[in-house]
Amino acid sequence: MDEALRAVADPTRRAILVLVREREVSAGDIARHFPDISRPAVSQHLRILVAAGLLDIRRAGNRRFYRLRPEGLAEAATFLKTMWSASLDRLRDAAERQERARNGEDGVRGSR
Amino acid sequence: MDEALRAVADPTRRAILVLVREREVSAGDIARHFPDISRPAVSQHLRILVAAGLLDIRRAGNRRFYRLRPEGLAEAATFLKTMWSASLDRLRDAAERQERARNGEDGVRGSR
DNA sequence: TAAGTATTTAAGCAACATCTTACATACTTT
DNA sequence: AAAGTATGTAAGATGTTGCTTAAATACTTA
Repeated sequence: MDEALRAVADPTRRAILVLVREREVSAGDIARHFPDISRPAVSQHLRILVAAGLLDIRRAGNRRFYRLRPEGLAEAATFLKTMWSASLDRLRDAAERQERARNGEDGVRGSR
Repeated sequence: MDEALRAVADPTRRAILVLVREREVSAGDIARHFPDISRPAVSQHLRILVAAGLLDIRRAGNRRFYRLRPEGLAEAATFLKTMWSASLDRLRDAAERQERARNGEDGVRGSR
């Protein structure tokens, strides 16, 4: 999961993921979507995404087709979602607690 | 979202998030959980997490209490979950397609 | 108000990430 | 087999990150 989250931290790599999430796309076609960076740079991003388990490769003749690999995303997505819901739970608790506090306390909880 | 995902890419910062996901924790208590790195290092991580919108601060006298901020996680979690489900959809489609392909094609699709 | 406690900010450095150019590999077509 | 096309690997320059120590800020207590 560590690798997956590090991989997803880069905006270029996220754009690549979006590009291949519906259908497989060849390395060249991917690179064409990023005119500002060289083909080798894209190739390196692809390597990192594959190593992180986020992409699958299919080699067909000359070309290599990349596509999203759901298993790779699962762990990372679950981590964030878990944190997110735990945080929401805590928020709800805090709201209740605050309501109770309105009666017995004055202003300790204010930020100022 | 860019900032949130970059923030979450670091393992120390993820550990901090886990630490404060249920209840608020003071900077000192957080730092105590990471004996291997200095207090200023932890403070810097906290700054990054706050800047990314992932943490809230409550200042109380001398101390500062940090806690998870669900809104900050929402975007990032949604991004990953969206990608993940899109990828699963594609997988299902591919399975169907492959079944159809068993009839009319020979072995182009194998990786070897 | 002086000393103590909790925490952050500043400055500098070492490690790592990302980009580029040049070269290598591997298939395809003539 | 030679030339062409698609892609990856290597090496090095540059920018960014994350750490450390030293100093500053902010609040508390004697």
